[in-house]
Amino acid sequence: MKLGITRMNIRQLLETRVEQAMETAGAAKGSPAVIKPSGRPEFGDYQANGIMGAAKKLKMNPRQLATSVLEHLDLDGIAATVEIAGPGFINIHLSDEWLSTQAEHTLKDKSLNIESSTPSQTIVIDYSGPNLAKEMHVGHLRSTIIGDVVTRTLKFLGHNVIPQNHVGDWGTQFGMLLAHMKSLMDNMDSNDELSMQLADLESFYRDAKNRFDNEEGFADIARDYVVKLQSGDAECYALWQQFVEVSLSHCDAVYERLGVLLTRDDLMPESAYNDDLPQVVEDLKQAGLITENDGAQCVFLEEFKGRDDTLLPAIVQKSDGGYLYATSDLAALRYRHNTLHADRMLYFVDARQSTHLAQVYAISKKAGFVPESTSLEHMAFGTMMGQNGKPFATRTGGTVKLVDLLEEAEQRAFDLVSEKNPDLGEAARREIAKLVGVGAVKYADLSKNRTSDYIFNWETMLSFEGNTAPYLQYAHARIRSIFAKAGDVDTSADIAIKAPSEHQLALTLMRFSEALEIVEKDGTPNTLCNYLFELAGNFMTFYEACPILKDDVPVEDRSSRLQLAQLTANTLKTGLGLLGIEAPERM
RNA sequence: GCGUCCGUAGCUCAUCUGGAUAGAGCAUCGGCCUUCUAAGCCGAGGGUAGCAGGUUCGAGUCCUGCCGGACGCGCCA
Repeated sequence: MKLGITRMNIRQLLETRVEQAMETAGAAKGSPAVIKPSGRPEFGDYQANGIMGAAKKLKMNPRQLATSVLEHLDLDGIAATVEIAGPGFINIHLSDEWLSTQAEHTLKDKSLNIESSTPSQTIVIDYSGPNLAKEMHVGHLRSTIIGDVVTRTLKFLGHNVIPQNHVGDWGTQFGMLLAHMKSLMDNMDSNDELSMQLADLESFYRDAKNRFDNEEGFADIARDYVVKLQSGDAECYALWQQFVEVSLSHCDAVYERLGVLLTRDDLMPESAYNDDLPQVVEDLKQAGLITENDGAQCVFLEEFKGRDDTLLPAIVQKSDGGYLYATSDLAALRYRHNTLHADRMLYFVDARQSTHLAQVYAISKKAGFVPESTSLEHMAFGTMMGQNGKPFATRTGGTVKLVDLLEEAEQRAFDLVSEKNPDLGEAARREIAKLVGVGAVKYADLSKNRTSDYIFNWETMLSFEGNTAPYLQYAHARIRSIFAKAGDVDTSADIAIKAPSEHQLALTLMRFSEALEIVEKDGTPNTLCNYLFELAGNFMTFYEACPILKDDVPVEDRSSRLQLAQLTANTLKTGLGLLGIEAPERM
């Protein structure tokens, strides 16, 4: 490590230094410094909040301890001033020179001075997982894109990430679909007609369901198909395969359009675990966890209570011998440990399944399918609601197809870019509209992390103003246009921070790794969104206050500001990339 | 009934896990384009953080009790 350069993030650096000083000053070993970005500008760039807590343990006056800590705190060359404030806060103002040096170094580093996480872990990420019986709708957006962002971010930080798309391709509802499919085929001349019917999976499902509910004898046929499918009947299996293939190609199209990384290589459908299910039940029996109840094989755990304080079962085998999703989830957990060797497993799954997942996690540990050291994390999110606060549906009671939402977003973006930038050719405007439209939709969802339910708002989703993806894309495009006009740029020029808005911008640029750290730990893309919005805002403010290419700007200011602009563009582009959002050169 | 999650500006949401005077965006109002992209910038108004207690130097954040909402609770996934 070169003198004055650190690959750690600033918060970690200050934490280390302040904790050393605290210990020297007599604080208990391991007392946290609690370094945070300062709440207000007059409190500096970072504040240490840990002195009060440490002083309390020592039964000491916090300001007195703070004074002693300051005597031992070595931030020479890093901080311009360090002061004690309030009941015992330590406020740290970073020096312009040090920030300049850090920024220069970061600009030369391809990975933006982001250090790979150590140790590098193998992390399985379970996300998207649509039910292949139906078409993907807006409700599938969260899992798919949040999982995608976390996948990208963990890879960027050097982890071995294994996405697992646990699609629902098995279960009783396929009996109904296959029965409907078979009867259509029998009454058709060509396969083309069937393809047309399957082109709209949503209505295909509705028709099948309608027959299941209303048509005499159809339900029996459907149940018969389930049995045939599970017993490996060849004709039925071929039918099933055909259906699954059509449904998967629908998914592929949506993934492609959304710009998420998932491919068929990441598929690990429910059906893949079929052969292991009897063994799962057998192993649970061996572990002494199984209780038979009304003919069903159940696992009862003390920590799960149901009605009337009775224990809540996790049923792993039905009385008719069939298996359930708890069984295949257990098989998947085991596979992810035994074969994929996961250190961490992250499940981006609807909050409604939290009890189910908690049961499955607990069982897998009790049965020894997964060791205690493996971290099993349910990254839950709330249900999408309509304007009326009830679960989301269109006026007709159906769901909004993801494809329709994206289509509308692109059209609106096209209209806007045509209005703002009429000189661009149509092809360029179409391309920009695609990036802006899909970006807006994704960002609208990614920027919220409520574990609570959230309200679907068409207008908010399609907004291009304020805290939106287009704002970030716009900031990037503005910077790119500066460079398009700047001519030759000295990429090794010094950065010399002078103005407050330059200081603020550089500081925010250096905080990129802090934002990524949180995404890594908590799986919350909104923290990265918040960071990028702040960064873009800081740039806009800087750009208004500090002209770059104007005639009266001294050459050293011009080249210094160009470096800051370049680093901002790099960070925005990289950050947006981690969000799965592209940053066009022009818009 | 039991359990989980939630309640913050008119609306949609932040608040980095207990820190100082709770912040943004939309909407409203007022400024800023003959000069680097106005999808922007600067400013104003708008709050008893559901209610009531408690814990402590300090609570939107932790604990308890109410009120309100969503979800889950034996053979669907």
